[in-house]
Amino acid sequence: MADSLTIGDLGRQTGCKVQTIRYYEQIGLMPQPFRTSGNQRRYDPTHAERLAFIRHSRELGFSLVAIRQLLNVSDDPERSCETVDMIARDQLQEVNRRIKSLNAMKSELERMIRQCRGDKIAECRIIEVLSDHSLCLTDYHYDPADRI
Amino acid sequence: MADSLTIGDLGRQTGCKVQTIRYYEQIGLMPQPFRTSGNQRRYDPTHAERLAFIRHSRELGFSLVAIRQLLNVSDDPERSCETVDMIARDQLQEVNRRIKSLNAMKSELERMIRQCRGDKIAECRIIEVLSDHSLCLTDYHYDPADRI
DNA sequence: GTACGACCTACAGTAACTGTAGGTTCAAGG
DNA sequence: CCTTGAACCTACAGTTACTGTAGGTCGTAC
Repeated sequence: MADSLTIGDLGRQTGCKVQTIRYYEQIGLMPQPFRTSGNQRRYDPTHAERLAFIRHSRELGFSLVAIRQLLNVSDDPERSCETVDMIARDQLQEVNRRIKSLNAMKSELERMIRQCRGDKIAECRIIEVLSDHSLCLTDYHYDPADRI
Repeated sequence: MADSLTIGDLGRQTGCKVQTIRYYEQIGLMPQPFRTSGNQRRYDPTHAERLAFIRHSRELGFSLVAIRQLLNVSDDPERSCETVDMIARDQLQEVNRRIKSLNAMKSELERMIRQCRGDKIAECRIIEVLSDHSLCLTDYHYDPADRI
């Protein structure tokens, strides 16, 4: 077939690992493609488009749940794009939150490293600061969801 | 016992969930504490210190693997703090990398949202941009480890 | 003595993949 | 036509750092 792609082709085209494509199919994010008589997947350009959408959204930090919504909504061209706008704004907020949190970490790490002058653990400021939050400038509100 | 803490006390003191403390014990990050005859954990101030160290390090984004190293090294006051310094510098680099990546996301999301003027999906710039990476200003190099 | 919150273990679930084992298919070269 | 080897297949375990649940026990205040 002229424009049918193997899963490997599709992966190369979209910069997505083969296992990941199969995973997306498994969770219903990618539709089941045509199969050869030998049970191998063959994709057409609409699949490539959809996967590109998914990957690009992932690059922008959208969760798979959000992407699923975006895909559902985008299937209906007549629908209002309010939902899409909201999902995007939520994502932007989340990104801003993370940037803020990372910037706090950055300052504290820099300060810690700058202060390390001793060569023995006993006088190491890094260990000292890590042991005692009160030596910190910033007051974090740690969210385990910020799994870094 | 005067200064012995229940696991709940310890959790309140350090802002750490009870399950998380048990988890840290399970993976050997926290030592096994004394147990009452009824098999309940009782902690002393050295435990509280160690847990504070772990939590503060987590707030700064260190992985549990890195924290384990930091704890090992910090047990020997005569040892050079070269290792500690290196772990901290690596962490700073990682934080900087993530900030950069998030800033790229931020600009792209803002641009996308700014351009959304239509009210129907058919003319929604957000969906359009998500569908087509070439409409992007930035060229991402997506790392799945940046699980956002 | 009883009530009730805090504790206990063990295990399953989370996100978004990634890796492995063990087997099959496809296309090119001889 | 046959072989070879890369690419494919399924199924399942593992990753990180927890979080949640079920089902039962302990400790203490009244």
